Amino acid sequence: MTVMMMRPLPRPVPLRQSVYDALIDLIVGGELRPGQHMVETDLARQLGVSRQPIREALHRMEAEGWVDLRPSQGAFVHVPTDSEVDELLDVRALLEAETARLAARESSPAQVARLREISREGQAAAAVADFGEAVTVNSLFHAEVAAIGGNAVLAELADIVGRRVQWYYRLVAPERGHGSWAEHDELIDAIEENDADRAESLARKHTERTRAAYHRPREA
Amino acid sequence: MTVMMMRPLPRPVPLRQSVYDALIDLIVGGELRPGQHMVETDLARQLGVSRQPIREALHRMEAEGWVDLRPSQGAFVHVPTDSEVDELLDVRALLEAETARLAARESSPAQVARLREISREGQAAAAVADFGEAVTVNSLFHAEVAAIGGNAVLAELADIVGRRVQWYYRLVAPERGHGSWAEHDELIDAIEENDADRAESLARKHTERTRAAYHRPREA
DNA sequence: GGATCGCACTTTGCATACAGTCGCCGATAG
DNA sequence: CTATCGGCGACTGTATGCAAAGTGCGATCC
Repeated sequence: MTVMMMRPLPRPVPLRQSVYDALIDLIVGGELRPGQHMVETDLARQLGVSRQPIREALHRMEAEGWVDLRPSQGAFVHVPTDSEVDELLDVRALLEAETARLAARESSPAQVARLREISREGQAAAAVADFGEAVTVNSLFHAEVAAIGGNAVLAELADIVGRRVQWYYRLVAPERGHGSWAEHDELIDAIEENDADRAESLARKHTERTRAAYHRPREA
Repeated sequence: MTVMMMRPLPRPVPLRQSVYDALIDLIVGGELRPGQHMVETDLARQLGVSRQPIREALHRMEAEGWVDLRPSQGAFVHVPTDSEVDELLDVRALLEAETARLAARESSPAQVARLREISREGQAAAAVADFGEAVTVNSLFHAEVAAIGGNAVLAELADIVGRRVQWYYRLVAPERGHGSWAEHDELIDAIEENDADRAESLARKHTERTRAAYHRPREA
């Protein structure tokens, strides 16, 4: 066989992975509410699998902060406290700022073009009020910025934290798709001009704006 | 029953937790080398449990970057690449810097006293070349600094990242207990004086020193 | 002799079974 | 009527069983 460029074959996705994705969707989508008891048997029946993959997904979800596992009591959807939300937002500000900074230092024109394309898709989704799609594209945007930065460890952490922020945000503002694409475009500009300081500053402002939006309803 | 202050009872520790701890020790201690195939049945037999708790521990370890789980092939001890080590060190610098900064802003005299006590223990352990104890105390020190900062989310992330750094470091310098307690004392001084900027700077320098130590042997 | 195919063994992935624990609810005594 | 105790039901924690996927080795053909 001659040596040639091939992409690795798509291997069969383990059930636990599908279960993990499904459960996250249920939580982010609001079907599973904070504090709710997640009974393994019920989940298994509803998803049409055995308890085993359910348990494996739950354990991973615990490590990432989605559920709390009380010994011999099972899994409960994590209940975010106000202070925890603030702490998480601080962490996200930190990670996103560094992410943006690195992206600004490393960006190539092709990568910037890709960001602009994603931004267009996001604006399109927001225009037709397709909130689910908007969230997906938003995650994609941040993932792409992180990828440009070139630090995979940082990118993974930012992704995990970002998704939890996304969830907490939707808990208090279910209707909004979290699409502040004007801010994203500013960030792209800074990245294009390799202005690391401005990119970092914009990323911080972006998270602070999320914080303000989060606290607004409760202060009313 | 009258209402009074009680700490929650220590519930029975699930086997998976003990297995998790044991496996981490095996990896950090070097008994399990990077790339090595971890066969569930073997581990189960050696630890005297069934495969189930083993699997659950392995899944959590994958989420935290200790092992790679290849579908239908099993768990392999993660093989850190040079670039990944650098990335991880960047992340640690980021997290520890913020941790130190927060601690400097929040510190009380009692907390500072606790830090000094830990530092003394660490120096004592280093003096008698008790490397295992030194590593434990070192983790305790960083955990305490993080706790003073008051951001639990950040503290947990810093802990996970810190332990992986610890592991990578020992891979190239098995003999050293990683005890640069003079630097720690400087950091304590900065925290005591509530000098956030200096605390942050010292934390960064500390990580950079780890990086230098990591790269030294291979450059020789 | 070298490459290829096929088979057997190993190991995982998922399902099921069993036992221990916890919490709830009703019964009972004060 | 309230508080406590005991039993019952439900759920988790752990173990085992079974089928499928993968890997490596040896036989076979060129």
